[in-house]
Order: sequence, then structure tokens, then C-alpha cells
Amino acid sequence: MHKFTVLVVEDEKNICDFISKVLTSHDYRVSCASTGKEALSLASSLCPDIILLDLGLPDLDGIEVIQKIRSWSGNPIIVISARSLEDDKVQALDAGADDYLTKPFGTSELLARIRTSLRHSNKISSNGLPQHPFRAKGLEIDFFKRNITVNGQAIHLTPIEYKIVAFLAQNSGKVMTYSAVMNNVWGPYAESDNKILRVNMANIRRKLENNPAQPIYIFTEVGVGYRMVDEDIL
Amino acid sequence: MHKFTVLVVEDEKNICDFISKVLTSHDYRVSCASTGKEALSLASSLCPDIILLDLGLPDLDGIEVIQKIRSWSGNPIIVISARSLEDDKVQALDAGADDYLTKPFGTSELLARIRTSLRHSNKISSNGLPQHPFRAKGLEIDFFKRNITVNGQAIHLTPIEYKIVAFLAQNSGKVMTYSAVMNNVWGPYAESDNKILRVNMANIRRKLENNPAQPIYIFTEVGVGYRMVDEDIL
DNA sequence: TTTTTTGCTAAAAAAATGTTAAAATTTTCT
DNA sequence: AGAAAATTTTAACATTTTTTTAGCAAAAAA
Repeated sequence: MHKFTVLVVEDEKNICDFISKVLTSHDYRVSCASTGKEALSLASSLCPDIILLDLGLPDLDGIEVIQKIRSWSGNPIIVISARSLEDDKVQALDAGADDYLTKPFGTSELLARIRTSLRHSNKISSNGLPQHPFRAKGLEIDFFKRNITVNGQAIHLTPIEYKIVAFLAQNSGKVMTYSAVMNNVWGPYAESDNKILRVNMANIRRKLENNPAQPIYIFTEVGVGYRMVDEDIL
Repeated sequence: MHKFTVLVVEDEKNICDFISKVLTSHDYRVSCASTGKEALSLASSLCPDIILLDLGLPDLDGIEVIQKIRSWSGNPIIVISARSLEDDKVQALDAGADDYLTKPFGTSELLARIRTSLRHSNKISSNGLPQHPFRAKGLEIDFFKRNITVNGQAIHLTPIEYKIVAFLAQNSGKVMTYSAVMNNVWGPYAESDNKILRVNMANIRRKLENNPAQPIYIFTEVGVGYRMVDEDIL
């Protein structure tokens, strides 16, 4: 049975420990962060199934943390805050939070809201990976085996190259901005300059495309980002 | 632009009227039901984009209403209730409600939670733009994927061209003054001369229109601005 | 008709992206 | 540990795409 991973972001240690204990006893796997920076790195490296976020962090503005995570990930975020002002709620929800819980709250309500959020993000399976391999025009990506073939021929990609391709494939048809890709691959503190991404894309295309100058799998939208071709309909 | 339909289920007439007024003034289409039975039949016939449900109904148990609706529809349900007991919330959420709001609540929080729910059901995307594409006379604009097609044929627009078209489409039917478009695209310090906008419009029409001299999508109101054709009714 | 406004084309300037090779770093293997 | 291999990053430069500018034609308003 798969355990869901919860990232708890909370600077008060006793609250964090309490939530941690409750969740662990209900069969969640829990990680904790006590600062905004820690939260961002863990959100990126851990890919938790859900994030509980206290807005009163010592280093970063809570709203910015939400927006940053939202810019490259769809992880559900439940805000937990002592502030009960309506404006705070509106801000957080509009920034991309999925729910807003005011302290103090009961543990059974917290658990119920976690279940509801997990239900909402249920389009992807519990490990965050799509259930079926991605197929388009002879390109096949098996996310479980982590291998890629073009017309049956196995293609070797380096870890970074694979991350880029997998991220684009999981959002196929949609233009993913350069910064979304960068943050997804190099984490929340990626450079704003995308030259690294450009050389990786050149290498990826050399391996994937028949004619890299006229790609059929990964298109660039100048000034915006990259787009993976639509998945074949089944 | 498309209006979202909200079904308000509430037996106290003055509350119902109040919510109705608030939502209508924020550009939602509102229908009301005052009993559970009415709610069920309207939920099925109307297929509202979202349902606001008061649990204290005269005829049916609120929890059963949620389950009943959930059995055939994934429409988001936000529970609105005077009962603030934790058990009530847990019950409602586990029955399939997407959110639980305790009376009294502020209108801006209600609106924010409605937006969040619409986002969850993929009706709108994280940037607040409609998730469902704009369609008119064979022109289709998918804001989510950043895709434009004319009669199924993909059209490539540059970032500035896309901004212009998107802005007009989001305000389709209304004349947008040249300065409004300029400010939207080039920011608040845009030039007052609109010659740049004119050449962009020429390029846009060359790509979109069959006969740019007699456009069917973007019209010129001489001396005023541009107007995107009305969206097709569904 | 005259004036104003809008449309169109082509060329320039500017910005963004692709490409290659070499240096730096990490990983793997003996 | 040390060498070899693979990967990642940096840097320089080529190429493509986009944006702006300028000039004139066409259409609409006065």
C-alpha cells in the first residue's frame, strides 16, 4: 500500500511535531520544513503529494512561496494560518492555494481536508506519474521503466535531459515556459537565464529528432517556452 | 466571455437572494433551489459549473444530497452551513463536498473559494483565464495550452500578436480602444501613437483571416478601436 | 475634395534561440 | 585512490525570429 507524502511547513516546532505525529499515525509519510527556503527545496526534491503551509515563515513571504511552487508544480497546497482575515484567505487562494485552514483547527477536519485535496489531484496516480506510457508519432516514453524509444529504437538520455522530456510529455500540448521547465529541473533557485536549457534542448533534439532543425516532437514557442507534441489518441 | 453557472441551494430566501445578487454582479449566471428535491433535479438538468449547498434543507438530508449528486456528476460542491462542528465538516467533505464554508462568511472569501473550486474542476486555469477555449466561427483560442487554430489548422502567433488577440478575445463583442490594447500589451508607458498596433494587426489578420480586407474575426471601429467577434453560444 | 485614419510592405534593428566545442564537475570502474 | 568515462556547465558564435521603423497606399470621415 502506497503511503502519501506530506510536507509540513511550520516554524513552530511543537505544532510541527504535533501535526507530524497525527499524520504519521494515519499512515502518511511526513517531512518537515521550518523556513520558506527549506520548503521550496523540499517541495522540489521530494515532490510531496500534498503540502501543508503555514504562512508565517521567518524568511520568505508565504504568498510568494505559494506562487513559486505553483509556477512549476501542481502539488496541492493547504494553507494553515493563525491569520483569519478574509483578505489573507483570498490572497492565498488566488495565489494558488487549494484550501485555507485557520488555527486552531481540529485534527479530524485537517485529515478530511487532506483527503479532499488528494481527491482533487487524483488525475495523476499516487506516485505522481502518469499511468500509461506517453506515445506520439513513434516516440514512446515509459515513465515507470524510465526509458524512451523512437520508432522502437532505444534512446539514451542523461538524467537532466530525461527530466526535461518527461516534464514536457506530462504536459503535452501545452506550452511550458522556460522558467517552469528550469524550476522543475534545477529546483526553485534555478538561474533566470535559460542558456543551459538551450544546450540541453539541442542535445535532446539531436537524439530524438530526425531533423533537429525541423522538430516533430518538441516545438519552441519563441519568447515563451517549449511544447511537446500532442499525445496520440488511443 | 463565457459565464459560469452557479446553483445556489438555500431555503432561507433572503440569504439566497443576497448570494444571488453578489454572484450575478460578479458575472456568474445564478439559479436557485430551496429544497433538496429541487436541488437534485436542477443539478441534473442545469449541469451547473458549481453548486453552493446549504445543508439545512427542509426535505432531504444534506449529506445524502451530496452523495446523490456525486454519484453521477463531478461538479464541484461547496457546502455552506451554519453548523461549525468538526464532525459536520468531516462528514460533508468525505461525502464528496469540495469545500465547507461556515456561516457567517464574507463575500470575497466565497468568491475566492468558488474560483478555487473552478480551478480544481479545470474550468479555469491558475492564471484566472478560462480553461475552456474561446470559439467563434472556426477560430479557436486555447488559453491553457496557448494554442490558436482556424478551422482546425494551427496558427502561429508571436508573443505580441498573441497578447493582442487574447486580450480582444477575452473582451469579445466589446470595442477595445487602441489605447486600451496598447496599454495591455506594451504596459502603462506605451506610446500614444498606434502605428505599431496597426502593423501588428495587419500581420495578425494575414494569419487569421481568409480575406484580411474583409475580416470576419477582428473588426475595426474607425476612430475607436478593435472588436473581436462574439463568442459562439454553446 | 481635403483631411484624417487605417492598412500594408519591406527593410533595419533588436532580441531570442540554436549550435558547437572545450572546460569543469561528477560518476563509474579498476 | 586514481584513471577513465560520462555528464553538466560555460563560453563564443551563428542563425532565426521578432519587433520596430519608415514610407506610401487605401479607406473613411469631414
